[in-house]
Amino acid sequence: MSETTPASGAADTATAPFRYSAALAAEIESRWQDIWEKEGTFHAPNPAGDLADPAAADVAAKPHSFIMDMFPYPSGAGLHVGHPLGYIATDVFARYQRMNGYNVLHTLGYDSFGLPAEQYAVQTGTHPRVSTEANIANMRHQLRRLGLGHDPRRSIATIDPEYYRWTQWIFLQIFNSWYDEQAHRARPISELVAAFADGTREVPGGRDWAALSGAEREEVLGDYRLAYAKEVPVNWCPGLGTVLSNEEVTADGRSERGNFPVFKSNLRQWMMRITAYSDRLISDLDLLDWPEAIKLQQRNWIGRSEGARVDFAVGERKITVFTTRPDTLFGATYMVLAPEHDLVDTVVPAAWPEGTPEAWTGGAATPAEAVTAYRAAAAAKSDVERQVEAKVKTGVFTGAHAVNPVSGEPVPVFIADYVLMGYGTGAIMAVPAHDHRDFAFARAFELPMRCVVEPTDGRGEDPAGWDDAFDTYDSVIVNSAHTEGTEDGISLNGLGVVEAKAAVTTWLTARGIGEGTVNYRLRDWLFSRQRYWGEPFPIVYDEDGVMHALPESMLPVEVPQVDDYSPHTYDPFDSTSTPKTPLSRNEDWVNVELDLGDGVKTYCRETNTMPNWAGSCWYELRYIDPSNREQVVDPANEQYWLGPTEQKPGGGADLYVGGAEHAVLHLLYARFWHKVLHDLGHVSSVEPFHKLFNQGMITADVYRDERGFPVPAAEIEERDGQYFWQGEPVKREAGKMGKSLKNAVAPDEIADEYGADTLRLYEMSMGPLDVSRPWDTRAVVGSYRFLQRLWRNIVSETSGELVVTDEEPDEATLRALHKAVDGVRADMAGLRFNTAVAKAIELNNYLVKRGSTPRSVAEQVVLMVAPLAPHIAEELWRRLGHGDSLAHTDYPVADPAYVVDESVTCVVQIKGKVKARLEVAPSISDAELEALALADPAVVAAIGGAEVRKVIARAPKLVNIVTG
RNA sequence: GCCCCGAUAGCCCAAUCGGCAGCAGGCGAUGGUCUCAAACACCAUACAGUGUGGGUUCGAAUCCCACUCGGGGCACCA
Repeated sequence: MSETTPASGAADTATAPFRYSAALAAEIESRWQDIWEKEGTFHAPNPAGDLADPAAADVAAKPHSFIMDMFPYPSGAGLHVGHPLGYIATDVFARYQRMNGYNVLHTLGYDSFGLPAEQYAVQTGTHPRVSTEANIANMRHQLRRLGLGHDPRRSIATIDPEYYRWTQWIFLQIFNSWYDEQAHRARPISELVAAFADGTREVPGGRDWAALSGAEREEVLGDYRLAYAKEVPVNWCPGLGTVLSNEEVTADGRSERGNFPVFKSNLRQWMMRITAYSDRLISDLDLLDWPEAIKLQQRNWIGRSEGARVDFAVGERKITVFTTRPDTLFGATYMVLAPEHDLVDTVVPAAWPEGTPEAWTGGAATPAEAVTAYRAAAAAKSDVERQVEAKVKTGVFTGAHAVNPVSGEPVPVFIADYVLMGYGTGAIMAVPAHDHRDFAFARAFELPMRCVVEPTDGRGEDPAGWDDAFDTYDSVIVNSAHTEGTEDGISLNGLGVVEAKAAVTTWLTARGIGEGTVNYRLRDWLFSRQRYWGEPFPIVYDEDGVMHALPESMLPVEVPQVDDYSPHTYDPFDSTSTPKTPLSRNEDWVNVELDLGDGVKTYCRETNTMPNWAGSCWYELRYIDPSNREQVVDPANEQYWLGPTEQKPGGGADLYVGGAEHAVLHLLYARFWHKVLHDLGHVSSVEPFHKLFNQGMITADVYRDERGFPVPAAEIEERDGQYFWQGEPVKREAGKMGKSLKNAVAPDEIADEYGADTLRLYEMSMGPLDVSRPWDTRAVVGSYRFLQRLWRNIVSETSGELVVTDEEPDEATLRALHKAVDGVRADMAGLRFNTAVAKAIELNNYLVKRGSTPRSVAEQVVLMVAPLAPHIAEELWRRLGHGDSLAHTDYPVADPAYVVDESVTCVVQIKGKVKARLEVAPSISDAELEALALADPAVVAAIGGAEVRKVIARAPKLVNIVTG
């Protein structure tokens, strides 16, 4: 073997020809990967369908474990060592579960529609399918080297027509349903149509269903469907040439991908009525074993707030506001409408009321002019400008006054852009004394304030002298009474905030001018994109423009060939541009002759495509039944793998590992789809993912030259704590690993130098799985040395013969073994692989020191490390004389008798300082221990005749004596 | 501005319920064995008192309060 690597050592072949070298590791690893593949070692049988295994015993009776990684996007750049961290972790856990008798479903598919392939296609002319499939092949190859125990039969890709036919099918399910608020679930739209037709449900507007045209009916149903097309204000991103969902836009009004400006634009787009599920998406979080931080992010994103709707009369009309603080209604001294609010035009009078302050008019001669000018100015502002100017409140008086419903006092009505049209009713009652934003506005426009919540910080009840609003919940209401004692009178004075809210809400409800209500921050999900490389919608339009869903039999609607894949992008700042879809360029595809029941007619296809979240919204279901042509998933298989159990009341995959960056987007969308499918009876589970685990990132040092540009990290020289690149000093900092920072390390490099088992072990031992940690290539050798020592304890480096002995292990060795097994089991179950590795190393080091390894111990050690370093374990297992793969062999079980020590060291403290140590039995009682400690000569000497005030005994480890 | 998470040797990290801070583990450093020499491998040694300041307790890395630094989320959501 002439090929050597630095780690294997040039002379190894001479001095230690059978050492565990990189070359030997490579040979073992590729051999076992072939065996696993050939024997289908990781095939998980289903209870039913074509992945059922007739030879397997009753599968449904076997405990199952469905382990998932977040769907990867196969990048053209290839993997770096940060990518497989989670895949290795799930593989270790999956192998551990398999050795505990579970039927383990673990596979990996590819989320492969999306922007990068399209951009690459535009640059190179390569069809996205070609480049995407090449990337998938490359990633599969890279991952195969790591020895991941995936079931290859279940590895799907979202771009496969056989996959996306079901994505389109699910879209049709959602399109053909509505949300029944009474039943709290989705129902088929046909049931709504039937209710409209037979009169059990009134058609909105009181019309007769039978008399409506097809287009009119479709318009009515559009307000109910869970997927609907509508002209809505959307996030239009000219730089990307597409619209974006709210979740894809950053706080400063830019696209998450590409960082282009985003503009509000009214466009006809596809939406998903995710808001119908707001409450269930919040409450069902309680069923899940997820990190609290992620649950919190989802709750915040949905943003449920309880409050009240209150009507304010303006002449003959009324303005409805939403408030979370109806208790402060007496403090409402003015109102604000969003500039785009419909009622603005109708309330504006012809002239300014007498005595209108100059500052309120914006310098305009009439209210109508002022409103028009302010609206124009507000509309011209980008979100970024709005953000920056958020501190300075702007607005203009409409000339109208409304009546405060509790006090009867007139309050001026303003428009201002600090009130958002998209939240609540687009109108607020302003309570400047108790809201920071209203306070700032009131100060700018010299509006009156009234204190109605008693300040608890000694500032007094006159807001004139305040620096800011007082907004606590923890106080009582004051100055809030009107015509008390009369029939219509009300007083909130002296009530706590919570009681006052209830009291005023009851009062408003009784008079029909308000009611308790709940508002959400969450908006409906914008579901269409103007892209080429995505799932086409299974929707066509007839010559009257009426929408028709394609029947199931016409699926999949395949992505057509076009001359040019590029989206029509614009100057990123051109807010007046409008989207053009790539699919519309192929007229042969757009115009089709179909028979949808009324004979063959000409239709034209929907040319938007679905966002790339679509494919990842339901892939867990397809992993279960990847080749089912009849159903999205066989209920028997879904029930088995995902169905609710006592441990997971909502059902879902047993473990889902991935990055925290998907906290709201993917996880919220996937939960929503799953719930719709549940409501329609297609799945038994309520939630897709029961246990979620966020793995940390692998970071790496970034080196920057004088100009601040990253230089290749691999070429850095270190001298005396300084870093140099090509002789020039450079600065070091921590950063994300990746191509752009020139610090990526490929898993292949590490596997070449040490073997995949070493890489797996190192990644698992770097630290807890959920925290980010820096990559250190130099440290990898530690894991390699461990595997060498493990090998050497079992196989002779000089002869290649087994060196295990046939002796019976002594008690100390058994204790070391069983303690390690006990600890490693607990760590594996808790996904604490770093400490599991440490315990395995500790045991192995013990065996090195011992000088020889009894065969029975060697076997247990091999099984113990098998999930972490499966190739070397399989090889040693075979050399130890076993014919079969150890993948399904029972994991070692600790004997409790050997887990506890025969004696433990008890420390005796005097006032917290250690003064003596005692060897005692683990079962010793507190009293015995106390007596023993007080009798110890060293302790007696240390007390030195001082008074013993107190003795704390914590058997068997500690006694603390407090002297006076 | 608000919310969440974190801080232990030169570095990555351990430390069940508050109970001896490290023979959990690893990297690196130093010395040694092996070698003609080196690399590999092996053996041995040293290095912190837990970000800062207070508090609770017989006892605090662990609980509480304030602050500093780092990471993440939200941000005119009424």
